[in-house]
Amino acid sequence: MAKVGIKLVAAMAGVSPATVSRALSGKPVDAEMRARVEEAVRATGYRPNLAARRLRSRESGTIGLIVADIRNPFFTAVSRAVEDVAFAHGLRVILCNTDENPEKEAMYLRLMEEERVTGVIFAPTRHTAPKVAVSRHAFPVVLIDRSAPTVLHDAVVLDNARAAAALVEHLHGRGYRRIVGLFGAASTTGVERRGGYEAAMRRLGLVPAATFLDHGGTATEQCVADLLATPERPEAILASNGLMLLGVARALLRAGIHIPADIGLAGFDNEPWTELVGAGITVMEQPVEEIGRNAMAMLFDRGANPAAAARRIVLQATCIVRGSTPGPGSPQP
Amino acid sequence: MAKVGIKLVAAMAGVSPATVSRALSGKPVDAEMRARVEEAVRATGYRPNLAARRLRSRESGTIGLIVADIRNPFFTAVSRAVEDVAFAHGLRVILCNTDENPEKEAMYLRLMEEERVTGVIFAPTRHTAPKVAVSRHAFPVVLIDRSAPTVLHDAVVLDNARAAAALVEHLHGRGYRRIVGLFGAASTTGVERRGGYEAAMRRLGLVPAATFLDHGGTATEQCVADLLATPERPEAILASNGLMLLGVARALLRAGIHIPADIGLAGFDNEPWTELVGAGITVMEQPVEEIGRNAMAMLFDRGANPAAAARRIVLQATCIVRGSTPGPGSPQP
DNA sequence: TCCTGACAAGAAAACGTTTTCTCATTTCGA
DNA sequence: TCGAAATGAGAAAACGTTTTCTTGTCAGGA
Repeated sequence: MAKVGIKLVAAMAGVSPATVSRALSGKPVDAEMRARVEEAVRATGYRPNLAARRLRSRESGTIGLIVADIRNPFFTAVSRAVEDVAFAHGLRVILCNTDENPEKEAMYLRLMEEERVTGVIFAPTRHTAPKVAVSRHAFPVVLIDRSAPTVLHDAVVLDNARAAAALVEHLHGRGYRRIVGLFGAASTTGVERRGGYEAAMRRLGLVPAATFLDHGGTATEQCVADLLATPERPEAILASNGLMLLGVARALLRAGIHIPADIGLAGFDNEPWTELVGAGITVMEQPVEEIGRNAMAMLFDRGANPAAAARRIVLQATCIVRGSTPGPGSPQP
Repeated sequence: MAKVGIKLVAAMAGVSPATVSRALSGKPVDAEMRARVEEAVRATGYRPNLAARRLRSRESGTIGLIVADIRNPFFTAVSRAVEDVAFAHGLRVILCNTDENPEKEAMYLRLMEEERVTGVIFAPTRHTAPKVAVSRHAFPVVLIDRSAPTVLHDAVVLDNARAAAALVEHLHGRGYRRIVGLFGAASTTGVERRGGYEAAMRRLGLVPAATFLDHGGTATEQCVADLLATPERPEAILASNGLMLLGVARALLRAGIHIPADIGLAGFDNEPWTELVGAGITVMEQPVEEIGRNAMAMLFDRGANPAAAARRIVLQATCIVRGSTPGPGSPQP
């Protein structure tokens, strides 16, 4: 059985390879010839070779999605939105997990260049964010979630400072005073949220007590254990992302500390489970699908208009108040 | 600035393109020439064009991962394991979400053929599983999670019937009798778990009461609401995957039914949050990383030995008993 | 009627690599 | 010392498409 390529199809349909190509890509072709081509394609089970197509046409129809860890529910949700939009436009998505590791980031970016991708959606580590901000690539890059100020790349981010401040204000309004903040060390997001937290604390006459935590591992649980051992136990804890929030909740459980009777808890990312633990956990909800969709839209815009000035879309989080922050000394339900 | 390709590098290094190719792919090349090539690569910022490389060498270095929904934590975890192994072997991963939609499945499989992928890891819908079982492809396929019995493809699955039975036995042992099972309609997994559930129920002299639920939407919550309205409210509910378990927990919360005081709850997938709601939820834990790693290993084995008989790896789940199943009428903590 | 422009189809070039083929040089054994 | 085998490098073919270039036909205007 001869290899089935465009030439075989062409021979079978009695036309030239060029005509097959045109027929398959919807260019004007005589109706009868088109029918013959389609018949031949069906008969042979022909599948165009995307590598050859890409080589010649010089477009990959592929985008890269580079995130820290797909298991972080924030990235899971974003990636799903990205994949949906890509699918609708006939694009493939290559998924890359960096584990906040700059070397993996660099190697994946290099890979994207070799793939000649149409574009990349990228959540850089804090460590590499400044370098990324000034790095030029052969493809458009849209930064998500994390981004140093940059005039080179588009970005869609959250108003992190404001979101953190909103959470502090909520806690303050409920009567909490000793509010400890836990922030991710690996992302600019963590830094910005910490900034918002500290500013809001000071504005309200409170003393900030922020800690940066490493990504992964048991850092969060260890830190919470330490906090609980201090003489002046915090009245409330603020966790700056969904993974940390989970870690804090777990650590409190281990320590036998009850939410909200013994301590208040609030965090980021409205994951489904936050509704379920205890009387629910107060969270700032990020518009995850919107972030993904916006990022894809920016990628397309950029492709259409490479010279335009970089844009930055800043989205707002929504505060969802639940039972974990009733105020210190609230009567038990 | 001339386009930087292998020819430019070759000219700059004073060697032939073939030598550059050999030097870059680690084939034996004179040390000094190799050094010159590397220097030229550095100077030009040369990036090999993967499309051209794939076209000529006839291997894509890419695998496809086709799952129902990356937001399902089971698939999230599997995909992460898959990506890790792929990365370690220098392979790219294309991620595909089918939403249990056979048309999307078919189109993604066609896409994989066009990509000439090295292999595909695939969790087919129940509806397509029988067709998949007899479908031949140009690439090896490893089925995960779901699989009709097939002699064509390798598969790594859970011992679903046994896992469901184990859960029933646990509930029975704790004194529950009216145990309702909720199963996913879209997957063979759901069917197998239901089988295990019903067999175990009968064996123990109980009356099975199984319901198949559609994927997505609010089917789960609606169903639970209906169940609670029946005259003989179930003593315990068994949910056959993590998403359903979440739906059940949410529905119970909405209805003001307390776990475990008013009802027992157990399910599949040891997601982090299951430890946190109430006194923890009893679950069957699937070895998710192992599933991903095994699937990749089978893909490699198959590549090395295409003619070998198809294998089927059946993994066991682990029962993790928590506070949600103390037995009916247990004293409250 | 003839010329021009529009259009569709075929022929051939091009995309950027890897691989095969060929040749020259070196190495080893007899 | 000579011939054979082994080695490494260059030339050229090949991978399977799309695109450009060319040619031919047909329609419409002068």
